[in-house]
Amino acid sequence: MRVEAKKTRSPMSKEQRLRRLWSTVADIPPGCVASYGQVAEIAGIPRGARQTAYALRHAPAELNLPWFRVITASGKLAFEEGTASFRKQKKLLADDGVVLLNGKVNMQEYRWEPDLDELLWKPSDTWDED
DNA sequence: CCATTGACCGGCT
DNA sequence: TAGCCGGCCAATG
Repeated sequence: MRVEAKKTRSPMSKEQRLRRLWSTVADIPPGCVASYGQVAEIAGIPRGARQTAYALRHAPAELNLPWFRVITASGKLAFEEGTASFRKQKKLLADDGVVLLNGKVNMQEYRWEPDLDELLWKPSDTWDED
């Protein structure tokens, strides 16, 4: 039968999506950065860049996520330059050894490229569950 | 249910 | 290289 190449809107619950996005962000190693779209993709949510943004905006502070390692695909910070958030993120990245040149991070150099081991490691307690 | 919003993205001037 | 622009998609009003 014809298989209808329909765009599958995420079948998972909102809570589940948030947990997977948060978990993925938590896995970004120091000294690296990942784009919103990349985080979503790894979390299993294709074309979900904006969901990553939503997830970060609503992340509980106690998770202590390395939110500052998530930047736009072009290498710029998502916050408008000059804002407090922008400055905070820039500093945290600097502490990580990641610097901005001409307002952007060199993605070629700092982009996180997780290998399979890294992705499969997953403590499994940060992944779903209820 | 329709419209707007947003810590986005990629192709095309 | 830098913008502009349409597309994207869950959340909100």
